[in-house]
Amino acid sequence: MILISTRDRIVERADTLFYEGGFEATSFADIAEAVGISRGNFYHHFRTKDDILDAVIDRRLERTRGMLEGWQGEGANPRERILSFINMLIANRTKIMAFGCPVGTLCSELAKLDHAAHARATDILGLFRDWLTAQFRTLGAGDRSEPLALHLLSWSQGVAVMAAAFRDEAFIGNEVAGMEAWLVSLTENSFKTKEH
Amino acid sequence: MILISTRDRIVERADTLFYEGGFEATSFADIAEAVGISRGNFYHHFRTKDDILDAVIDRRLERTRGMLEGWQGEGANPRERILSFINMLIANRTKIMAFGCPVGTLCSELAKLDHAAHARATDILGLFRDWLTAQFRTLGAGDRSEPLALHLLSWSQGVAVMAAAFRDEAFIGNEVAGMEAWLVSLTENSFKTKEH
DNA sequence: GTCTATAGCCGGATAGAC
DNA sequence: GTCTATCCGGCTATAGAC
Repeated sequence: MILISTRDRIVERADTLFYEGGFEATSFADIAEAVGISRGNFYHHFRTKDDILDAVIDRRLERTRGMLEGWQGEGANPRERILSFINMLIANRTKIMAFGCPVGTLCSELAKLDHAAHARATDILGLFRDWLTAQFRTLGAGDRSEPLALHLLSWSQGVAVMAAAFRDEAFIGNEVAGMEAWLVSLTENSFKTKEH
Repeated sequence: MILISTRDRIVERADTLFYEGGFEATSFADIAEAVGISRGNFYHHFRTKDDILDAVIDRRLERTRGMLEGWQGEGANPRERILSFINMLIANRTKIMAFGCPVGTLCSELAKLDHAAHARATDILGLFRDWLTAQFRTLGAGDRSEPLALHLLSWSQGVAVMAAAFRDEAFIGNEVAGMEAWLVSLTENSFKTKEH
């Protein structure tokens, strides 16, 4: 039997609720109810709502690192690893069509709230950027590695926003196919051309 | 002297506040203070916060139609008109880096709130989609017109999300250059290839 | 049309018993 | 560690005077 600490359960449920309902709109009562504890007990684990947000971002940073390490081990080459990234859009399409990208939407919300945690939420995107940059560098993209990484990350963010707006699954499929074709064209051209 | 009704001033200020602070986080008091009226007076014009949101979306729909008509008149050809769309990212870059895209972020927020106005907010994106589709069709893109329109709209949404996260102006410039090159490659190939 | 005053609720946060 | 009870403030919304 696995015992999960109340603190961890709070962070786990808060993570989900922040994703599905937004940070601002999620109340202590919502989280307490989801965890199954009283509101008062809450403050034994976290002093403020911002502390929970910090813990949620920590959790996401940790899980993102784990996921990237997993892709690193599974993929035989950088192209396959990048495909693992792209495939996230397909694997998570149902939730993305309902709530968008967990990271992108959090960054957008925290930007508007002018929240101190905005920079740390952006660090999660930074993990993807750096990992993708490393993949493109291994592919031989040289100085273009980071712009290419940012472009693909940006592309996926756009697809997530549009998917949550139009709720169009076929659109996601089209764009993912476009990403894969783009990746093929990059490797075929061996990064000799400047445009994609 | 131009007289603007209190109602219009409420909608105008609410539009700005919803953009810069988010719908949920903006209170009646915030709007009343921005307009310079009392909270009580508010309910003479709008019964609920959702009514204000509806009016704000109406305003955005109207202004978007006006903007698209303007581009239609200014641009000598569809390529130039599409460039007007792309140029929005440059013209509004300061606000986009601070708050993201007004439409994309509103759709994302309303999706999480499971708000009834989500579909109408998406209609604003739909105006861009349909207008861009018409431009690509005039360019001779045929059946690919709508996918191309959705792709460009999606691309711009991704850039807005990333710009608001990383606050990187150079990134916006790179992506806009990429969009322009993509548009050139499309017209040069006269839509004979399937990939971009 | 605009105001003040206020109802009623819910938010985050605290104190203290067990 | 968990609970109940509670405070305070801000929120939406209403009533009614001017």
